[in-house]
Amino acid sequence: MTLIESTPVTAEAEDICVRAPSTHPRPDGDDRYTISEVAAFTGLTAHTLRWYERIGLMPHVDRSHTGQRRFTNQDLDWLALVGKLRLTGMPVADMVRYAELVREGEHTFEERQELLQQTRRDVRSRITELQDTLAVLDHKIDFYAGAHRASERAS
Amino acid sequence: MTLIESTPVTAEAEDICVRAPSTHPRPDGDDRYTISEVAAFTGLTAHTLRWYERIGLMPHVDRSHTGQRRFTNQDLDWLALVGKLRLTGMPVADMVRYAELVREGEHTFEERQELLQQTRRDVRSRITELQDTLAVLDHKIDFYAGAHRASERAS
DNA sequence: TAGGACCTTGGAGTGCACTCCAAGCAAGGG
DNA sequence: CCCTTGCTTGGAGTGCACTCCAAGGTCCTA
Repeated sequence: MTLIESTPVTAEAEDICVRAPSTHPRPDGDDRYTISEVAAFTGLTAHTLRWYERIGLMPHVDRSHTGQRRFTNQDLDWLALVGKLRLTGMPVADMVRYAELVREGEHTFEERQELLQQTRRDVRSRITELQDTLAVLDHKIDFYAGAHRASERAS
Repeated sequence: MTLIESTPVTAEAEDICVRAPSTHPRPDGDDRYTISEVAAFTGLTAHTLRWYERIGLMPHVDRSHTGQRRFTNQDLDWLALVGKLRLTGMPVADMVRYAELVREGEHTFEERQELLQQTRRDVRSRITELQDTLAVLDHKIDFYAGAHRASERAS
């Protein structure tokens, strides 16, 4: 299977996942996780996973014949991406917006790219802010270290 | 006035301020700012400034003869530090703890230093997280860019 | 000395992101 | 069959960090 003439399968997967070195708890094919398994893998609570689904932050999650959620590896990948976006401080509403764009299909590629580029700019300036703050912290820590040495000399 | 035998004045100032290149709106001596001036300088609202004082995040703020707040350059410096700490995501309760230590005097230098060192560690790992996230964002942005080029070739 | 902008307080309200609850259904072991 | 554990739902509750309100006092300029 080559990827020369078009990229439909790759695109579908890429829509959703982070394309990490595929380190899933179970191989594709018998990837049907219960909510508590996913909670254990992701560090989110079952409450939060249900809430994510309710607000539209998850693609529709598969159900067992009795109505219980069965998450897939793709769901795990999506949650990994959501986790990354959450780390950036992106509001949940914006993540929902991104999820909507994914659901709407490939014609939203451009808007998705723009959203991620904006996020990227936000993350970069956040990093700069934190580095500035680090300098202030270092300065004050040095001051306390100096004061400590001075009081030792005095005694 | 030399600083050889001890460091009381410097220490007092350093307790509070960020020791920036002293770029205050007014020179020391006639630094008596109203709450709305401070709001304008810091970007905080007057509400927030009053709230900071109520919860103990400000050293006692001076008052005019009629009871209105008059902030000093030192207050501005303290607010600059608080602003930096806030950027790190430090909870307000922890900042209040730090403010208490400052009020308690020099015998808390060590605990203050530890608190800042912990914060520093937090900031460093936060920066690392954000850099990882940046890599993920770049990867996905590249994907969308590639898809865009592919669709142009196809048309 | 009048008017408008600004200040004061305690307490209540807001928005976000969860977090939990009650009541009930379902699956597996002894 | 019972018991425990886990899952379901809508809706209510929590904690944080503000944010605003009402009612009244103050400051400045004309």
